[in-house]
Amino acid sequence: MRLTTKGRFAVTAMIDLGLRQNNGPVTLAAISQRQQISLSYLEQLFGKLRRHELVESTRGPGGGYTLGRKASAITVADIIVSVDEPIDATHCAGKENCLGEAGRCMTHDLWASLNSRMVEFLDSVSLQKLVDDQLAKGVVIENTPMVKKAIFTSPMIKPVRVNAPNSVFALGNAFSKS
Amino acid sequence: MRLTTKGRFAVTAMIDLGLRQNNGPVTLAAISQRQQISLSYLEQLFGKLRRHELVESTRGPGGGYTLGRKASAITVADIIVSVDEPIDATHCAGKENCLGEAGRCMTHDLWASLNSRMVEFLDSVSLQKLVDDQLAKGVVIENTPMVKKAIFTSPMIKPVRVNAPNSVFALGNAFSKS
DNA sequence: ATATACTTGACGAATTCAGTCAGGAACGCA
DNA sequence: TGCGTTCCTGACTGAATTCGTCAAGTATAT
Repeated sequence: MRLTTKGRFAVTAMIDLGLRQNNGPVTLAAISQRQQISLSYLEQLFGKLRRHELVESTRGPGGGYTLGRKASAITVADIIVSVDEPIDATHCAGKENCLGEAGRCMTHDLWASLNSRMVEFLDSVSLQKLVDDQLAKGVVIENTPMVKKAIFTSPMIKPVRVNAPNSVFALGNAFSKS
Repeated sequence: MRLTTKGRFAVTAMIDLGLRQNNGPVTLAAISQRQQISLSYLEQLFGKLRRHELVESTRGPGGGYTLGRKASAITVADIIVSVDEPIDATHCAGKENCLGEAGRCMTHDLWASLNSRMVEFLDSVSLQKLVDDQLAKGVVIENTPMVKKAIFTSPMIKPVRVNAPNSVFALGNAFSKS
């Protein structure tokens, strides 16, 4: 279980998707606009989510992404694992690396416990719950109109390939002090 | 709350210290040998631990480090926070950064919850417990004799400033899959 | 056809981490 | 006093990781 901004962005995007799952496929461009995440980055993220069957894609006009299964059957842990693929055999587990002269890996059990607590927690939160929380907060789901045929002729802002500003989340690596 | 190898090394070293707290000060050189952590790195770590009053130091010959208070009054969280000092105001907390058009920081509560679960857990484990676990495992506490006056004349291994081999723990960044 | 939208993979800049090094300061002992 | 031991500090570097971009596709609907 690793925790990076990738995971956070992915969860955010999935909530956005969950909020709109009734109105047909949602395009990444729309999510990009609403959540201020660079389109290119979303593409990368959703590639992984798709491979893990958490979302399904529909190509062509009117296409976009849909949840791969019911929001209640998707957990936060699912999302994070999909996106932050775990490096295998990290920290002492498999290898016999962790033996000092004072016994093997004195802290192994500790980290293992912590890890399982985290997974346990993240696995207990479903996407549906997060979506409900948002609805309870009174989020307005406007079907962001997404300029269809240009009405303005002038500087015409293309919503595609936005050179997004730097990440809104200033998150170094894992978590900061509570 | 951040989790890096620094934290892991620190906890390991503190256990080593805890196991020997009755025999007077323990030198970093000794810990370095037993736990295979480079001396330079330990110095860096213990500087922080000392500033946070988790350990006390005694200089000069016969000197070394001692626990700053009872092992039962030191928690794992204490150690980690001392060493991996939290960057202030990270992830959305203080700043109003986290507001997309769909409400502010849809995932804020989630990460905050996770974080407090982690802190809660790490705060529930005392150094004393970790020490007891080791004792239960039957760890032998030899007062590592630490070559006093050189008996061998030949290649004389100086235990100081060892160019330690790479970290024994192959830990990328935070935690791997369970 | 053509515009829309997804797909893939390589790439790069910036940050961060792990670990080192070198020089100092305090202390005990002879 | 002088010497060795031990802690103490801060600057430095090399490597890894991450975030995010770019560019060139492929599939689909109209």
